Amino acid sequence: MATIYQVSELAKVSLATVSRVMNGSSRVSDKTREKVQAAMKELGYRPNIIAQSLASNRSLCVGMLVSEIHGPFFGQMMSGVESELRAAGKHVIIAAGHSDEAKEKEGIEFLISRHCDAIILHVEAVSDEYLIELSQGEVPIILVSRYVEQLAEQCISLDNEYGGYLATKTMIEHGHREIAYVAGPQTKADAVARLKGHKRALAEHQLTISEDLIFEAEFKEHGGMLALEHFLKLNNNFTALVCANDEMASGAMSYARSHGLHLPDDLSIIGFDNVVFASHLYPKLSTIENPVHQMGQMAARIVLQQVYHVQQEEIQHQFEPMLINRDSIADLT
Amino acid sequence: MATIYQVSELAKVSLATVSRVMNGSSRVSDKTREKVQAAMKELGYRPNIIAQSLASNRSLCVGMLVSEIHGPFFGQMMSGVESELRAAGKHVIIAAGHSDEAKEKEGIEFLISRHCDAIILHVEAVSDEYLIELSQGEVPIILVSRYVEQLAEQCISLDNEYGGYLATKTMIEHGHREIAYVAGPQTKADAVARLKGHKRALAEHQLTISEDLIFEAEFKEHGGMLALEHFLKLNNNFTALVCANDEMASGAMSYARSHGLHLPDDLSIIGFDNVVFASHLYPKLSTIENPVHQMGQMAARIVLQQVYHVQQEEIQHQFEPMLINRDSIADLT
DNA sequence: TTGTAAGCGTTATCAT
DNA sequence: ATGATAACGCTTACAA
Repeated sequence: MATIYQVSELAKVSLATVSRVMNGSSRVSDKTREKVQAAMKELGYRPNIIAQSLASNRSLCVGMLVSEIHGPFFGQMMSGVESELRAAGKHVIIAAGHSDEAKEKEGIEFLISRHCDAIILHVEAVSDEYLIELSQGEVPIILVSRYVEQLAEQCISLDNEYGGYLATKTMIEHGHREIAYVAGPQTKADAVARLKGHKRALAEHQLTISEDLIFEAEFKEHGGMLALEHFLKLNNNFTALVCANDEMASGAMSYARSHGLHLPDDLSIIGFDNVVFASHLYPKLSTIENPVHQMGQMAARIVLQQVYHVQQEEIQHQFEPMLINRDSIADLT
Repeated sequence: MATIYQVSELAKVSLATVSRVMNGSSRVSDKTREKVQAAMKELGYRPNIIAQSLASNRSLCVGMLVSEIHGPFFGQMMSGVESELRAAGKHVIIAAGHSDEAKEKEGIEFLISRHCDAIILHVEAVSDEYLIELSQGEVPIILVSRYVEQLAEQCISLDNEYGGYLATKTMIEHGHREIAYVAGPQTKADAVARLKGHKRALAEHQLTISEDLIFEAEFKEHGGMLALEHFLKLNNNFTALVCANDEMASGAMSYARSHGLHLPDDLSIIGFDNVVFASHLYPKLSTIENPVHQMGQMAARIVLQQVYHVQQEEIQHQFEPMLINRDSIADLT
């Protein structure tokens, strides 16, 4: 592999000059630039990124920590980050945090030890205080799908409250009045906000908020099954079920079917996130789109802007959920 | 950040000695080792991985190219690679190839330019010749889910022929005799092998192989729909449909239902891959497990063994598919 | 067993 | 505009 030194010899200039034409920073006369470029081409010169990193103290790489590397949600996010960053010549190192505080911290440490120029984080277990302290450190962090007030400029989040509102409002507009709600763990900010939106939609339409029609469960298939079992036992005459995510919705659908309910005629269901399998379900699940891919892209752009000083057009910190209407809601009007 | 130099000062030894205790390679007396370790702890010393890379000409990182970063299939694979490698202190750089020859090559170039110590590849568009040539180069490559004879030691693959055989044999054992088969694009080796297995199962059970019961389509939902439409038009009395992957199976299920077929009573369906959403479908899809996660892990182990010389127990190059029996096959016996 | 010193391939600060 | 030259933080012969 040719080095900068060999290029400088062939072009009969100094190392410094070659470095200059590479970075395009300082001014170099057109003649010398051409000489150098010719020499580079002739030698098939490719800069050694590691040497660059050592000398410049920038690794040209950004770390990304997600809860799980598999899973539709994170896939979309990583995909958004990677495409944007690679187009800019940076590379991304991935690590998993497994929604566990110790593992998340360990993952972050790992990424820092790799000298990432920035770290994009999707963390669930770690506290706001930890993140604030982390942000004081050397390496810039960007938070995806999480809002920490003191770190607003570093956050990209979804308006979960509006999403929850939208889901329930959709049911109401389809003529539903008795609406059961499967909430996610109220320890998670997203879950809390979505539930809040649900209640706002109810209130806005003068519907009473009954605690008997709210059930808290894990963001998993099983959670949806438990919830529907619970509601069915209470024997409320609900016609619609709003689920705080698609997995729960899928679980509820299985459970409903195995208990003789015809979907969507006997029960309308809506999910949240619009993960890939939502459209594979039967009936195809109506849901609230969570634009994770775009949020990943935006995280990458913020890094480009803030860390690499590449001007970006329209940085957006908050994203709006959107209704995806498929076949799981019966129209009662 | 403390450097090796400061550690050496504090411990009153030379740089070289500090380096030695870090790498644990050459012999160092217990006393000095302890002195050095104490100094490292006191200074909170963390080696600079970039400097290590430059000096040792190893980056301690491995590249991974997948077709798409999202998608259940690749998620599982990356997840397997990451967990195994991080446990060994290496990090992984991801890149997407988008099943396009130019983009795959570009991705590989990118990874090479990043000085990866090895590259794990899931490529679809690039030719065997290209891969063979690539393998002559500086950086070792591992191929996942692809078999190239000349590169056998670098390949990890699934016995797709057996998988196809297993799928059809399962249908036969459930009493089906008229079995339609939706094949993947016969330009892809996996698709060819799976179809071959299907035919073998038929032959072994003295069933005739009718070309009217074979349809080639894209590995997508839509492909499954087209296939079923085709078969239905021909009006064969088939009772079972074997699909070369789960997405096709999902499409076929949608189509079947929208044409009044009751599943699985009117039509039994089996898929291939066992992606996440297979268990979310209705009826839950019986399918052939494709152990991508394990294959990813194994790829990582091969790298650990061949590149980093960390002894691994049982390296396995070929994986066996397995039947996952759920609810989409009716028993005719 | 330990130390000395020459790289590794750049960037960046000075001069010129 | 260009050139010397000192970092950057570590590994690794080679010596001692």
